[in-house]
Amino acid sequence: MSHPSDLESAWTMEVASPRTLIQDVYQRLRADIIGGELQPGTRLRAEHLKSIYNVSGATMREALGLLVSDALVIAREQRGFIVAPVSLEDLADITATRATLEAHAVRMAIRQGDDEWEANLSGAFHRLSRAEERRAGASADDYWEACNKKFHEALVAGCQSQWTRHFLTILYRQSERYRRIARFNAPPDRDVHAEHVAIYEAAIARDEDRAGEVIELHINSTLEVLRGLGEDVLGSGGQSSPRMRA
Amino acid sequence: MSHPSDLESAWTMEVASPRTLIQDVYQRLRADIIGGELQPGTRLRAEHLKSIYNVSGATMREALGLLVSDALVIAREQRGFIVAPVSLEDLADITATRATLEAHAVRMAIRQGDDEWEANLSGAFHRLSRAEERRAGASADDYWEACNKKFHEALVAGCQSQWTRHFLTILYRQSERYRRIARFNAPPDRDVHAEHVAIYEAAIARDEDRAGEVIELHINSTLEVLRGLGEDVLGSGGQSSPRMRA
DNA sequence: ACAATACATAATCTCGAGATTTTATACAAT
DNA sequence: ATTGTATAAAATCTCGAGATTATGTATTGT
Repeated sequence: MSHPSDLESAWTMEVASPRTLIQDVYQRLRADIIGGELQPGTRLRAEHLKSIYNVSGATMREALGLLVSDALVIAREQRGFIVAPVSLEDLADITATRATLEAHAVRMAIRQGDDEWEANLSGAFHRLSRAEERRAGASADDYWEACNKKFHEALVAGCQSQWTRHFLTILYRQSERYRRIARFNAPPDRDVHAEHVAIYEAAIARDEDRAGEVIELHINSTLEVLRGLGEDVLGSGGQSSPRMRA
Repeated sequence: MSHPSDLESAWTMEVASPRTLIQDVYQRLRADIIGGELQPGTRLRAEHLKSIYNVSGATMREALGLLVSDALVIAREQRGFIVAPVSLEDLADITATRATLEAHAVRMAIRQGDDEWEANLSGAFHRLSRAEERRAGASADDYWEACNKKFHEALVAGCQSQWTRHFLTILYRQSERYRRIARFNAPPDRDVHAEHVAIYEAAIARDEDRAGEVIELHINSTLEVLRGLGEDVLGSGGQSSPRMRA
């Protein structure tokens, strides 16, 4: 599977390797959790992980503490860390919250976005379209996942609210994690590309209301697919929803 | 200034002292930042702070890392931590985002809230009303601040979305910090109590639309007051808005 | 056989010191 | 006087080990 070189560079730029070990371990650990290699509920013993990531125990602890903020890791006092459990209830919450927030962000972007926003969005849409016609009904691959992420980022990039974008980043990572855990190999019965086209066209036409509706439907429908598969597609990582820090 | 004993216990319950030093330092540091004792832009050197909080440097680092997730502290790679700077632009963002999210949450709570939600809300409203008639136009004190916080928490408690409540918690801390930094001593020209009454009545009457509108206006009007005072009421802690972790 | 207790093992939490990097100061040159 | 470099100082980042707490196992008693 060959990737265009321009995206290859964009990919490597995204993974700008940090200069501190803590940030490095933090990013690798985050990728491993989102990628599903570290399953929900897994105990994260610093003693064990320090030999895997080749760092000290204290460094591991700091990296794990950073992960707590993304709600990908739960810290239990005096009882170590675990990978945040998953549940259909939690996924429903993530999806609904993201749908509302992203629709709000897109409406803001349509009002506030300038020419460069449009240009960047157009590029991201084009790239995603190519990726979608290439895979042609096959299962979602990493390349499509990256393009999809960039498309959604480009959509809300015109939104001036840094806080809204911050929350959306967190929520997107969560939903991405669910998508990978559930091993979304079955090709979706709905036409995802058509939904993307509708979103893109509404955005370029500066139609706030339609864009908001369409993206809300788009995000919510991903939940329905998973819900139809049943609860058991999620690994047995405990069914309680993750708790936020007080 | 005497507090009712029932709230006194509620207050102490809220500050349940944790069993790990890191969590303890984390909470104290957070209170110091929100309380305005650590001003925006202040460099947080672990070497200096460890003697103040009586812990080791590594423990300080971990506590500081936890603060990053709340966007109260900014971590600059290899250059230590600083207290997140403030700006009118950032405050406007916080306020607008919170207004939207809390209005959404209240609408959800009105749909989903049960009897216990109503009862708890009624109690919180009663307590806040007493606090407001007692201070009678005087400046906001810590007790009123606590009651106000509890009222808003009770409002959205009926909302089933943990994620929405989580984000609201973060945003409320931020706005509380701004309120204290600006030393909101001038008595507000508007009738805050009347706004709370309107919110409460709409919630109890299960009027989604009106509750949403009213609370959005309520939150946004706090921004207008600060905006009228001008930018200089914010301490000189740098004017750039805080950056979220990538 | 089951429950409760006591012990042994393992993991977490915390610390103080060493290695790197940044920042401030002094000096020299144009 | 200003710019640039080199040195010195300070702070951050990282580590390995000790102290405290939780977990698993064996033992004892009913």
